[in-house]
Amino acid sequence: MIADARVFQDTFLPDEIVHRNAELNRLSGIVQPVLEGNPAETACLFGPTGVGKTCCAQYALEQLRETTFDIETAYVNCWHNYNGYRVLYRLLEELNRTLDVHRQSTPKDELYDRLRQADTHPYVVILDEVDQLEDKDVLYDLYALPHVTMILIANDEQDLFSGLDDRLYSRLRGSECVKFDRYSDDELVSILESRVQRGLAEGAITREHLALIADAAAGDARVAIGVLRTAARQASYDGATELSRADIDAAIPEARSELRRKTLDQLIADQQLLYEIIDEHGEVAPGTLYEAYEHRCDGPKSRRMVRNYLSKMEHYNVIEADGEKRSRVYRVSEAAFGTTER
DNA sequence: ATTCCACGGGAAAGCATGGACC
DNA sequence: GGTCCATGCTTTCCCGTGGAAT
Repeated sequence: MIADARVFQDTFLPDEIVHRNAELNRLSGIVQPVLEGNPAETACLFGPTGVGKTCCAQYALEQLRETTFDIETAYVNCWHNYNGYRVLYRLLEELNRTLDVHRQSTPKDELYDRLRQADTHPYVVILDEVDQLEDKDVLYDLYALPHVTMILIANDEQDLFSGLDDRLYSRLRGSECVKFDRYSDDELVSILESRVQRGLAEGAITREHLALIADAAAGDARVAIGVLRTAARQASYDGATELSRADIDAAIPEARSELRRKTLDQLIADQQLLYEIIDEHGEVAPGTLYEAYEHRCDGPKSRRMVRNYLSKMEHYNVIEADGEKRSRVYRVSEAAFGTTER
């Protein structure tokens, strides 16, 4: 029943972008000057998860590469590369300039110098989830390189700009912003249809069932495709030739928990334990939380370190903190896993 | 109204790591 | 092998804050 499983992967880049023509044209226009050897404005893409920001950015770079050889591009996810050093390292890595750079023993300045010297071609870089970056100063450094063009991706404009110091803010304020809205159900259905066409055998799923998935996904294409993938996988295990209503009904919560698990897997053990405790309590005060953590942990970290973990988890939208100082409570964030929408 | 103190978060110091250099 | 050095992670110290206790 599955003709091509790749089209259901999160990393899959389709040949054609559906329902994002306006945004894509806008973005292509912003980076266009690069083709004439001129510096382009920094582009900022904003919008909730699963609305095609990353997809459009990568597609736009793909288009550039089709036009000319004389351009370098890179994709950096700032969730994984969360400080200036790692971002610079990744950018050099994409240029194959890290041969004699040894991790941790080469100062950041030298990485930056190398990047500055690598200016034979324009370098267009995507910095995804840029709000996860700890020290935003690296954006300022990159901004100062005339051959580097940045495409910044973040969920929320306020979130990104509020954490910046003045000099960076004044520069990025002038950048070109492209906002992405949630997909409508109809748009989601046609996105799914284009994947189904390539990924599943003819007649494996009806349009009604796709509408069901779209409805459950609440405008998030990543969730929608995840549900489709989960349902198709199950139906395929069962040896069925088409997806049943039951497959889809089961896939909706399962895809959600898969998403949750993937997010939690990215946390370190201490953070996972903290999450577990918070989840069990529903709502928990900082003192109680630490005591429970201390009790259940082999080598508990200090209170201060736990505060670092918690604020990072809050930043990741895995947990929420409500209230200030002594009246603060922590709870798990449902919004991050698409359960509170609608 | 005043004091108390749990909390968050900044700064600095300590520790571990791993390559460079001798 | 030993020493040096930069970095990331962790702890220690500290201070301002605002809700709770008095």
